[in-house]
Amino acid sequence: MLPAERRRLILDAVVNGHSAGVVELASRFAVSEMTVRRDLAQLAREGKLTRVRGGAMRVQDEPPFTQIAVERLPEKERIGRAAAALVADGQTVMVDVGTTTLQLARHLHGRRVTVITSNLAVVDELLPDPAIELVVLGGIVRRNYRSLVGMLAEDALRQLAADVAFLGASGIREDLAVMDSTIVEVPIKRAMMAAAERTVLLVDAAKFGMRGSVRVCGPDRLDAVVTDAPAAHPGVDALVQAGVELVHA
Amino acid sequence: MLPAERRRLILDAVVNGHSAGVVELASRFAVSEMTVRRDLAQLAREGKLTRVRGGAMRVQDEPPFTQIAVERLPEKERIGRAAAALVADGQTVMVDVGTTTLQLARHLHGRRVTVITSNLAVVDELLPDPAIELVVLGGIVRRNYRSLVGMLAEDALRQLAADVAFLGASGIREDLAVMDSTIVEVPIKRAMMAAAERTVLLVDAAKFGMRGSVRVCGPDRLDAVVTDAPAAHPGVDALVQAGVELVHA
DNA sequence: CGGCAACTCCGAACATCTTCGAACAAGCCG
DNA sequence: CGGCTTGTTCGAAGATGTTCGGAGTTGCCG
Repeated sequence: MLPAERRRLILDAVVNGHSAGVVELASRFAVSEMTVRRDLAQLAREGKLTRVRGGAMRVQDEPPFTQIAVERLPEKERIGRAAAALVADGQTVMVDVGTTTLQLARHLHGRRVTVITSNLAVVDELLPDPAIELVVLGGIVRRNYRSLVGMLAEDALRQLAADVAFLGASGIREDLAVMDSTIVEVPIKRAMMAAAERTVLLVDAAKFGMRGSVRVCGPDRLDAVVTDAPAAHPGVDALVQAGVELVHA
Repeated sequence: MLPAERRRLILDAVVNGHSAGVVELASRFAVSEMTVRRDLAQLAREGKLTRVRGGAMRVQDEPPFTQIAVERLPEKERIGRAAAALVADGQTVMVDVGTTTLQLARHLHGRRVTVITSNLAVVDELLPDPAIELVVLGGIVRRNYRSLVGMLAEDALRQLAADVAFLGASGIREDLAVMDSTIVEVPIKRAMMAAAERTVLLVDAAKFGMRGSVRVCGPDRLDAVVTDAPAAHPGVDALVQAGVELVHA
């Protein structure tokens, strides 16, 4: 059996059966557990299933509404702080959807800046802060991500300009393309890049090697990257080679 | 069974109220009580349930943002309820800024409707509700009123349509003109009226005789008024004479 | 009502088993 | 041969069960 065919059957088994164990799959397809793990890792990278210990589960569309549990919060907090340091008083910044960018917003408290965002968590965070001019893009509410998407948001961005756009991402592909997992968010990200003088990407070290299903842009569209990954990291080094300014958090 | 799958089932059981005891769950999934405790602890850390002695409970979202000082809240609550009764399932409604209109939003919970609003308190209220399609107008945030105003909101309204617009007001002048106190909100109200099939005004009895500084529109632009003022009230009677439908809360 | 004992429940700590992924070696095929 | 896939090994990390001291709850008695 061809590897690609086996991977497709594994994906079917996981999706239809609700879950499947590594041992069970290895036995079913008569391959080693290591091979199943590699298949599952690849399918997980492609966002087609969710890897869990012992096997895999179908990708779940229910990120808990209360985003209380943020993964890798310490790293994201440091990245947010470093990104906030790039903003000068009086500037206008665009803040993308995501938990990393939310950390950026938390570090803008008390700063005299204008924030443009479709991130409802950022709105809640900065609403009490009288120093900050807050502009909300319109759009349809996506509950799972607390974001606004759609035509209204894109139209609004066409009428706005900013000094810098801070974007998040699902992952950085090996060819340094910025990837996202949700297709409706991509036009917003692209519109933000077009409306801002500079584009700064916020990614924690785990994002290198991860990937989403949609390509947002190539590294040439980025002006800077804020990350906690060491400069020696091959992905980071490649970005620097591509001319992207590196800010270490 | 995979650990992740078990945790998922435990969460379902707790949320649906089938069972919540540690001993019972341990027996159901054939694991030790310690393992159930660890699962519950993890789910509690993630904010998905509330740990209690002997088991777990579904997380109850407290009403955090009860507007600390809403004047005439009982009247507004009744007006909101009566206004919500005017909405049919599947309809699209626009909800204006204000505390009375917020009460309307509270009575839309669980209804299968589309809500278009620039009222951030309404967004917070309806965000957790999966039945409701929520559309946010863009704009600049006005902190004092938790609202969005400006060009972006007006542009967005020009691209939208609704079955009914629910408006608030600062007062009803003696000549029955609808008055507002903040000039930046008036273009939004007018745009909502233009974009909706019907316009319904929500005013408590105290609004008759009060006035704002800006005239929004005359009574001819109103299709209905929801109020707690008695029909014998001279202002209400005059509205009826002017051809406005009266809904008594 | 206050105090006390019995019971239950909790979570830390430890030992054991399972699972994971990196690294290397072997096999396959153009 | 060189690239790709697969299998094996192995140390690290995760998951589970058991034990045990301590905290919370209940109920009884004075």
